[in-house]
Amino acid sequence: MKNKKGVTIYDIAQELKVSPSTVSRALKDHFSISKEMIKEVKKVAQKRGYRPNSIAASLRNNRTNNIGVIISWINRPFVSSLISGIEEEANKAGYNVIISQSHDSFDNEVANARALYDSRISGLVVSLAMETQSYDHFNPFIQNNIPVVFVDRVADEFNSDKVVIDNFAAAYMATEHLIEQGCQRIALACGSQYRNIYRERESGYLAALREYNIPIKDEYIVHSDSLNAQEGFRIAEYFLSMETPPDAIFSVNDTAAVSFIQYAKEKGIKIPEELAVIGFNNDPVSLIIDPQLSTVSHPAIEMGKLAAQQVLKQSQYKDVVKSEAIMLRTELLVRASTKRK
Amino acid sequence: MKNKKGVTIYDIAQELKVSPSTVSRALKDHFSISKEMIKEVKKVAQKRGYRPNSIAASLRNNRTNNIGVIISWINRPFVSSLISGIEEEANKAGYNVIISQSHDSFDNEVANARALYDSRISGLVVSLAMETQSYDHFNPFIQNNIPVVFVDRVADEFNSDKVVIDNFAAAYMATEHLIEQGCQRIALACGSQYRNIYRERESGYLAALREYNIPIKDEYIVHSDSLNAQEGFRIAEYFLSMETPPDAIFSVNDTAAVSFIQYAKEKGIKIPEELAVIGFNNDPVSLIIDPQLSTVSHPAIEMGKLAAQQVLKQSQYKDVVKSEAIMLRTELLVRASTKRK
DNA sequence: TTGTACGCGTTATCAG
DNA sequence: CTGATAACGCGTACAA
Repeated sequence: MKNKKGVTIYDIAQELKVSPSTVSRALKDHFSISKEMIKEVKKVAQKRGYRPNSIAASLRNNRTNNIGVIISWINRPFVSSLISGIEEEANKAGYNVIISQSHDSFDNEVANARALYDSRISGLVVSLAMETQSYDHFNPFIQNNIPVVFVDRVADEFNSDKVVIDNFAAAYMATEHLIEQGCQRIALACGSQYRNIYRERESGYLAALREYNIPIKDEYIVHSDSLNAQEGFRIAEYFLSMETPPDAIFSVNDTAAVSFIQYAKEKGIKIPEELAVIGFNNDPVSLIIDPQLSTVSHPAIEMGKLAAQQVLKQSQYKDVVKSEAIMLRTELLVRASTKRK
Repeated sequence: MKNKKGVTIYDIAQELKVSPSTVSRALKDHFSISKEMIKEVKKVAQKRGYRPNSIAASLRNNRTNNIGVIISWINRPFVSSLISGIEEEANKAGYNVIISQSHDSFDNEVANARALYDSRISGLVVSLAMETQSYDHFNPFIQNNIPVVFVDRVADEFNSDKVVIDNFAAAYMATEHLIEQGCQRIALACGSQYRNIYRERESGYLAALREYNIPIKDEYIVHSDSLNAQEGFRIAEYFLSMETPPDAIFSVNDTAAVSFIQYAKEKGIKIPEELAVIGFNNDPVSLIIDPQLSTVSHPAIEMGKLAAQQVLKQSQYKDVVKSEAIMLRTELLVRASTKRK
């Protein structure tokens, strides 16, 4: 009794001796259909196990119920939480979420964007790859009124919605905190300057040093394209084998910060007395490392939700080009790795 | 000059004064089309910026280029790595990946399955929710020849492809290792018995104890529906405030194991001398906690790749119902948290 | 080797 | 309030 070909609105129409249009409208509670008809249609639909064919609807409307997401690496706490937020909001509105990883490569990002475009997503959420410097691959979306919302790693040069945190303020706070703990030689482990988040954090760091009249030393600033654990150890080695090593390090992510602590512990360097370390993101590891890592909160789930909301909102108003930038607050989380006093 | 309505095969056909079907065929290198024609068509397609409308194709073929994934929580290292593997394999084959989280709730899982079914995915990868005991929500897929592949948390009762590890053997190894370290009172922190992975790990644990003639004590076995950090602390408190506390704990995940270590350290209990702790999964935290956590490797990316491959393979052979079970090897990773000798 | 014609399931438009 | 019809873009059986 299982219909190889699923039940369509035609089948229901036939059974009720009405037209398919009536069924179509009844199923979406169209105001022009009588209450009784709606009830009848839905009853039969239920009975026959009707499931709407969203592909057909998509073809007709030229848009799917899918939201695309391009992120760097899904297996990072910040990123997976971001996706979680996006998914929650999207599902609530009846949308599915298609994810794709750029692995921080520009070419991948371009390929992903194209694949998502081809699949007719009705909106896109992007956190840019480290390498990305050109944004042409997002033009097809804009030209076809498909909303593009950037999250966290955004493109200043590209006019579209953005959801970010105040990286400058956060970095300023973090650096100021180190200064208040009495640190004088504060190093910075930073990321690619192509990305706003790292540029802004560096600016915040520099501004704090200037504000407190602490000399800025180039050798205390390191840029890395991938602040992973391995790189973290490499940078730690560099800093801690200097003639005058820093007495504090501000790392723009927790992964590297944790490596700094591990390296220092290995070398018998006391934290935070001899070396204070502060990270960024509030990853789970920041509470596992001993001493616990001071860091800056990064409201991933909230950012994901807001990004999804923006996408959904924008996809309502066609032809309206008003781009919005949402900036969330972050918090300084002071823990043992910097608490000197 | 931008076409509001994208370029279609009709536009190309018109420009070349051939029929749409020729274009359609040429674009997929159909053998019946001449080399020159293929070249010409592709040239024009390129020039006009033609992008195939996969929705239209999907409607025709009644299947999309999307693979659905249902997992518990995306922001867990094992899960996000799993997705990463799925995504990589899927993309390679020109498929996109739609993810949805069950948050370990049965109702969510059912809703997600339905949403994915409605969106006409061409295959599904599932890691079951903790709560799930009935599998009827996967029947629509089977009935319509949409392959369903279970990963890690599988349904023994449901006939379909599976990708798993040898949980029994892994747990046996882990327990045996504790015994070899001289532990005599080995506790188990386990998960929901609805899920194969926890049942099997418990069996492995019990088998090892029996093999070595160590008495099995019920009070040394705890089951929790969500082995998160908070639960971990609760369980640690329970174990370590017993009259005769265990001298070792085997935790079926690293999250709880890490909490055990943290709790024990707080209480001044020496690890591994007074309490040996071993986890499961090889999460990043296992290398961050001090002492580093012994654990069992869990090849997440590999499992994801294999699951995706199974889905893709199955979606080729319609009407062939041959379900396969793939079992991957795991490794015991001995670290400081258990190394007594 | 190429063309014609129809159908996939839905929905918007227009007519009643 | 309801119905008929045309489209959305592509793929394919059938015809030439």
